[in-house]
Amino acid sequence: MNKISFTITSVEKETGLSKDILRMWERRYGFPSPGRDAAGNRLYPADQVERLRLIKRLIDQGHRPGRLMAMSPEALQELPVRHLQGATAHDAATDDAREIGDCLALIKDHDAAAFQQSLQQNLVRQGLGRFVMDTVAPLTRRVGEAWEDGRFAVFEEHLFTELTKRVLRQAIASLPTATSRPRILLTSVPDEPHVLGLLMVEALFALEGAQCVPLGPQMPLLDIAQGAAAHRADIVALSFSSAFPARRIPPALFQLRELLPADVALWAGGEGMQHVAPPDGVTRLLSLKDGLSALGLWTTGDSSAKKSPAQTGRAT
Amino acid sequence: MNKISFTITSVEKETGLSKDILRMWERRYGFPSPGRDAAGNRLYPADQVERLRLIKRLIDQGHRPGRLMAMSPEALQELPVRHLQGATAHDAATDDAREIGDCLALIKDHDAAAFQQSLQQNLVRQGLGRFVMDTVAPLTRRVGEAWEDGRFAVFEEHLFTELTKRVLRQAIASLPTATSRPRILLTSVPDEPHVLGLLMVEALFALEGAQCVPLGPQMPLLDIAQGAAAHRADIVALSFSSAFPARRIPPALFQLRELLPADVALWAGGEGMQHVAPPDGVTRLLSLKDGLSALGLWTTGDSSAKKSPAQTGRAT
DNA sequence: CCCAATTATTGTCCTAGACAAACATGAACA
DNA sequence: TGTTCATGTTTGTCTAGGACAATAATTGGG
Repeated sequence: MNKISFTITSVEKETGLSKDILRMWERRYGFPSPGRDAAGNRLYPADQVERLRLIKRLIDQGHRPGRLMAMSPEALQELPVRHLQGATAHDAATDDAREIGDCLALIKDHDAAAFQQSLQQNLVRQGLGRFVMDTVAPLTRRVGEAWEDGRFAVFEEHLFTELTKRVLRQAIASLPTATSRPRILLTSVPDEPHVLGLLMVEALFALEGAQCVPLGPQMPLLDIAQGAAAHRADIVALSFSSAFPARRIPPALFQLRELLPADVALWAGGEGMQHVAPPDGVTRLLSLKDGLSALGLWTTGDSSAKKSPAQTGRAT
Repeated sequence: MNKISFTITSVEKETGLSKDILRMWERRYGFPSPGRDAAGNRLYPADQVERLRLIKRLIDQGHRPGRLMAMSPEALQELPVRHLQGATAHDAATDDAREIGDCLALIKDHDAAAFQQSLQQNLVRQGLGRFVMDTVAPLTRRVGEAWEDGRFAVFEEHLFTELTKRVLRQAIASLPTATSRPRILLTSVPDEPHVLGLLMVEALFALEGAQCVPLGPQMPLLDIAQGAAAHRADIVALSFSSAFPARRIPPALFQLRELLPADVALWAGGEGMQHVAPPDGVTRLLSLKDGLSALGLWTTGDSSAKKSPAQTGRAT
């Protein structure tokens, strides 16, 4: 028999649960109950790591740790899927919805080539703008839900993300290079690795002729500020996925707002911004359309408009 | 005056130094010396965070923490650049070397469009294979060095990576879709976000007609194993950059080797593998060429060859 | 039946000590 | 003079349990 075991650092990486939490759960609930090596360090058997991964997912769905720890592994499996407040209100039953279901099935079958081809077809059929709004956005949402429900594994979500990124990037690259204002710096904060949202707005902004500087995800705040200065950016646009803990968003935005010069606008969008109030001086983009109208406002109203578009926190 | 300050979690994200290390340095060396909020939690002023970022870079260059902590901020700035064992032996003075220097300058000028165009030109001129070997690989190495020397900021490295990724992915997408063996799963372990190396081998492997499944970086080991099974992969290929701590590579490879079925080959390459001995059953790819010959061996020798190519650890 | 005050739960931070691995230093030797 | 080995120092990571504030659940009053 294989007695594969993980150190506490590995378990942190495999599950996304911090060392502090792992030790505290052990202390308070008696689970996990790792063995020890010669030096007294924890060694987690593989099955406990799997159980922790499941528990993590259930917690993200809204279950409470205390209950979950007391339950047997079998009982955990049978727990009903529990949705968060975010209504799963699909405007389904349209033609698009069927297409999207088909795409999901292709990922589930691990048929990378067919999936990519299907995306490409949709792109050509709909054009980049509608492709982003009507195909990529709903697909991304559905994949997120499927992951929360445990119907998608991590590697399936990664594959979907990777392939979709490729199609979007290719489409963006084929657009003419813009040289006009505004110059928009696109990135995400540390601990936010999801990047599809950024690519979607980049596509839409680029279509409108804005000059986008894609910095990739996970930029330290100090580097975002440095980058904004170096590129003489007019706008810094951030994306927060629904997986990003909501309570950490406002402090992060506030801090970045302080680090940026006052004449650089700060826009924040993505699923994670849905139920969060933006701090003063930060514009919240509730949807992709919102992003487009904010961009419209910027180009028409220019500098004066920067201080009071619809969703911006009261300017001081 | 702005008295921006960071919590210990923010500093961890901004600098890449763990909370444990930050507290231990404070205890042992008296630096950093954060203030405290009402609850007694640490609050780091912005200038200390900057100093910590500098110290982190110098440590990665081979300096020792104890010395650095005792030095004044000014003295730190003037510290000479110190290179690791990895010889900076450029086969410079060739035509290519000049081209590469030009590309670097474009990034330094933050001229994204010109950089991307320059890459694209090189791609067309050289063809994908030579483009990867003679342009992307040396460019990536030079950028890594520039970052270590502090000549490149984080946001500059990110921009370079992002733009290069786009060009490579576009090129890969234009290749015909392969359906033949081997099927190769490409990814990296948690804490290894660098992905250019993977894209380079993907391009080369795809040129040879192998079927590549790009899962993106930072896959938990359990998910790599799951993904390999689901995709019925013949080979799992990992990439380790020079930034990845060398001592953590062998245990990671060993553990993944245990998690994978014996008939799935495990290949590991990248700058980080240069000075690391691969565990039994893991093939080390010292260069991109090495990767190609390993692939050649696999396709000719097939299953029997899997157990004993040149660089593989002794099979049991 | 709904809203406010109270109580329970939970995550994060804290201090401080132990220890093993990595590194440097110097001694012994070719 | 250069090289290898042994010893001592430096450094990172783990351990333990306690404190507290923020969040969620529950109770009581209108």
